[in-house]
Amino acid sequence: MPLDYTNSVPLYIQLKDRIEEKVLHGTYTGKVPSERELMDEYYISRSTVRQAFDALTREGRLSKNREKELLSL
Amino acid sequence: MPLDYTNSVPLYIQLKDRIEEKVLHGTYTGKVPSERELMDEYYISRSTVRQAFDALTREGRLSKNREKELLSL
DNA sequence: AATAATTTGTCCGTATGTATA
DNA sequence: TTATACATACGGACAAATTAT
Repeated sequence: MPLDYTNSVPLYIQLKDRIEEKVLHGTYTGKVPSERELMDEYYISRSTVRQAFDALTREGRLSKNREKELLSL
Repeated sequence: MPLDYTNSVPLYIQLKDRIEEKVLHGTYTGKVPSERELMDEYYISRSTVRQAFDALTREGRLSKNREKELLSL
Protein backbone atom coordinates (compact mmCIF):
# COMPACT_ATOMS: atom_id res chain seq x y z
CA MET A 1 0.00 0.00 0.00
CA PRO A 2 1.14 3.54 -0.73
CA LEU A 3 2.41 5.92 1.89
CA ASP A 4 -0.07 8.31 3.45
CA TYR A 5 0.43 11.85 2.21
CA THR A 6 -2.23 13.17 4.57
CA ASN A 7 -0.40 11.80 7.57
CA SER A 8 1.66 14.33 9.47
CA VAL A 9 4.34 11.70 9.90
CA PRO A 10 7.00 12.49 7.27
CA LEU A 11 7.10 10.21 4.28
CA TYR A 12 10.66 9.20 4.99
CA ILE A 13 9.68 8.13 8.52
CA GLN A 14 6.75 6.17 7.13
CA LEU A 15 9.07 4.48 4.71
CA LYS A 16 11.57 3.79 7.45
CA ASP A 17 8.84 2.07 9.45
CA ARG A 18 7.75 0.02 6.44
CA ILE A 19 11.28 -1.15 5.88
CA GLU A 20 11.73 -2.10 9.52
CA GLU A 21 8.48 -4.06 9.45
CA LYS A 22 9.52 -6.01 6.40
CA VAL A 23 12.91 -6.71 7.84
CA LEU A 24 11.28 -8.04 11.01
CA HIS A 25 8.89 -10.21 9.04
CA GLY A 26 11.66 -11.50 6.85
CA THR A 27 10.08 -10.09 3.73
CA TYR A 28 13.45 -9.09 2.37
CA THR A 29 15.40 -12.24 1.66
CA GLY A 30 18.75 -10.77 0.78
CA LYS A 31 19.11 -7.06 0.99
CA VAL A 32 16.79 -4.15 1.38
CA PRO A 33 15.62 -3.04 -2.10
CA SER A 34 17.55 -0.46 -4.03
CA GLU A 35 16.69 3.22 -3.96
CA ARG A 36 15.21 2.91 -7.41
CA GLU A 37 12.98 -0.01 -6.43
CA LEU A 38 11.65 1.82 -3.38
CA MET A 39 11.05 4.96 -5.44
CA ASP A 40 9.00 2.95 -7.90
CA GLU A 41 7.12 1.01 -5.25
CA TYR A 42 6.10 3.98 -3.12
CA TYR A 43 6.02 6.76 -5.71
CA ILE A 44 8.44 8.95 -3.86
CA SER A 45 11.60 10.70 -4.87
CA ARG A 46 15.06 9.36 -4.49
CA SER A 47 15.79 12.03 -1.92
CA THR A 48 13.03 10.76 0.31
CA VAL A 49 14.21 7.17 0.04
CA ARG A 50 17.63 8.35 1.01
CA GLN A 51 16.28 10.20 4.01
CA ALA A 52 14.72 6.95 5.19
CA PHE A 53 18.02 5.13 4.73
CA ASP A 54 19.84 7.89 6.58
CA ALA A 55 17.43 7.58 9.48
CA LEU A 56 17.85 3.80 9.60
CA THR A 57 21.60 4.16 9.49
CA ARG A 58 21.64 6.75 12.24
CA GLU A 59 19.70 4.33 14.40
CA GLY A 60 22.15 1.56 13.67
CA ARG A 61 19.55 -0.51 11.86
CA LEU A 62 21.12 -0.45 8.46
CA SER A 63 24.64 -1.21 7.39
CA LYS A 64 26.59 0.44 4.64
CA ASN A 65 25.68 -2.20 2.10
CA ARG A 66 22.10 -2.50 3.33
CA GLU A 67 22.23 -6.07 4.54
CA LYS A 68 19.17 -6.77 6.63
CA GLU A 69 20.94 -6.21 9.87
CA LEU A 70 18.67 -6.52 12.85
CA LEU A 71 20.86 -4.56 15.19
CA SER A 72 19.19 -3.68 18.43
CA LEU A 73 15.71 -4.40 17.26
CA MET B 1 26.96 26.40 -29.15
CA PRO B 2 27.05 25.41 -25.50
CA LEU B 3 23.98 25.00 -23.37
CA ASP B 4 22.84 27.95 -21.28
CA TYR B 5 23.54 27.46 -17.60
CA THR B 6 21.75 30.71 -16.73
CA ASN B 7 18.55 29.50 -18.36
CA SER B 8 15.95 28.15 -15.98
CA VAL B 9 15.20 25.44 -18.50
CA PRO B 10 17.02 22.33 -17.25
CA LEU B 11 20.13 21.35 -19.14
CA TYR B 12 18.70 17.97 -20.03
CA ILE B 13 15.66 19.64 -21.60
CA GLN B 14 17.89 22.01 -23.54
CA LEU B 15 19.88 19.03 -24.78
CA LYS B 16 16.72 17.18 -25.68
CA ASP B 17 15.64 20.15 -27.77
CA ARG B 18 19.02 20.33 -29.50
CA ILE B 19 18.87 16.67 -30.39
CA GLU B 20 15.35 16.99 -31.77
CA GLU B 21 16.41 19.96 -33.90
CA LYS B 22 19.36 18.08 -35.35
CA VAL B 23 17.25 15.04 -36.04
CA LEU B 24 14.74 17.24 -37.86
CA HIS B 25 17.47 18.91 -39.88
CA GLY B 26 19.06 15.62 -40.73
CA THR B 27 22.28 16.51 -39.00
CA TYR B 28 22.62 13.04 -37.64
CA THR B 29 23.18 10.70 -40.56
CA GLY B 30 23.09 7.36 -38.80
CA LYS B 31 22.44 7.38 -35.12
CA VAL B 32 22.27 9.98 -32.44
CA PRO B 33 25.77 10.44 -30.99
CA SER B 34 26.93 8.35 -28.06
CA GLU B 35 26.63 9.53 -24.49
CA ARG B 36 30.35 10.23 -24.45
CA GLU B 37 30.22 12.35 -27.58
CA LEU B 38 27.37 14.48 -26.25
CA MET B 39 29.13 14.89 -22.92
CA ASP B 40 32.21 16.18 -24.69
CA GLU B 41 30.29 18.42 -27.06
CA TYR B 42 28.12 20.13 -24.46
CA TYR B 43 30.31 19.86 -21.36
CA ILE B 44 27.71 18.13 -19.31
CA SER B 45 27.73 14.99 -17.24
CA ARG B 46 26.72 11.59 -18.45
CA SER B 47 23.78 11.63 -16.06
CA THR B 48 22.42 14.70 -17.77
CA VAL B 49 22.83 13.20 -21.22
CA ARG B 50 20.96 10.16 -20.02
CA GLN B 51 18.18 12.30 -18.63
CA ALA B 52 17.77 13.84 -22.07
CA PHE B 53 17.64 10.40 -23.66
CA ASP B 54 15.11 9.28 -21.06
CA ALA B 55 12.93 12.28 -21.84
CA LEU B 56 13.14 11.60 -25.58
CA THR B 57 12.28 7.97 -25.00
CA ARG B 58 9.30 8.83 -22.81
CA GLU B 59 7.99 11.00 -25.62
CA GLY B 60 8.42 8.20 -28.12
CA ARG B 61 11.06 10.08 -30.07
CA LEU B 62 13.92 7.73 -29.48
CA SER B 63 14.19 4.02 -29.92
CA LYS B 64 16.14 1.60 -27.82
CA ASN B 65 19.19 1.70 -30.05
CA ARG B 66 18.87 5.42 -30.69
CA GLU B 67 18.19 5.30 -34.39
CA LYS B 68 17.05 8.69 -35.56
CA GLU B 69 13.43 7.84 -35.45
CA LEU B 70 11.20 10.72 -36.40
CA LEU B 71 8.18 9.44 -34.61
CA SER B 72 5.39 11.97 -34.35
CA LEU B 73 7.59 14.93 -34.94
C1' DA C 1 36.77 -16.87 -33.84
C1' DA C 2 38.92 -14.52 -29.96
C1' DT C 3 40.29 -10.60 -27.57
C1' DA C 4 40.38 -5.66 -26.57
C1' DA C 5 38.07 -1.40 -26.44
C1' DT C 6 34.00 1.19 -26.17
C1' DT C 7 29.32 1.87 -24.95
C1' DT C 8 25.55 1.28 -22.19
C1' DG C 9 22.77 0.04 -17.92
C1' DT C 10 22.42 0.41 -13.18
C1' DC C 11 23.39 2.05 -8.74
C1' DC C 12 25.22 5.02 -5.38
C1' DG C 13 27.35 9.41 -3.01
C1' DT C 14 27.10 14.23 -2.97
C1' DA C 15 25.57 19.01 -3.68
C1' DT C 16 22.47 22.74 -4.77
C1' DG C 17 18.11 25.10 -5.81
C1' DT C 18 13.09 25.49 -5.33
C1' DA C 19 8.58 24.98 -3.28
C1' DT C 20 5.72 24.51 0.53
C1' DA C 21 3.65 23.43 4.99
C1' DT D 1 12.37 30.12 10.00
C1' DT D 2 12.80 25.24 9.78
C1' DA D 3 11.59 20.74 8.11
C1' DT D 4 10.06 18.22 4.46
C1' DA D 5 9.97 16.87 -0.38
C1' DC D 6 11.29 17.08 -5.00
C1' DA D 7 14.15 18.27 -9.19
C1' DT D 8 18.36 18.99 -11.16
C1' DA D 9 23.28 18.10 -11.87
C1' DC D 10 27.81 16.38 -10.96
C1' DG D 11 30.76 12.39 -10.27
C1' DG D 12 32.39 7.47 -9.61
C1' DA D 13 32.10 2.39 -9.73
C1' DC D 14 30.95 -1.81 -11.74
C1' DA D 15 28.87 -5.31 -14.83
C1' DA D 16 26.81 -6.36 -19.14
C1' DA D 17 26.41 -5.62 -23.86
C1' DT D 18 28.14 -4.01 -28.04
C1' DT D 19 31.69 -2.92 -31.36
C1' DA D 20 36.37 -2.82 -33.09
C1' DT D 21 40.69 -5.08 -33.90
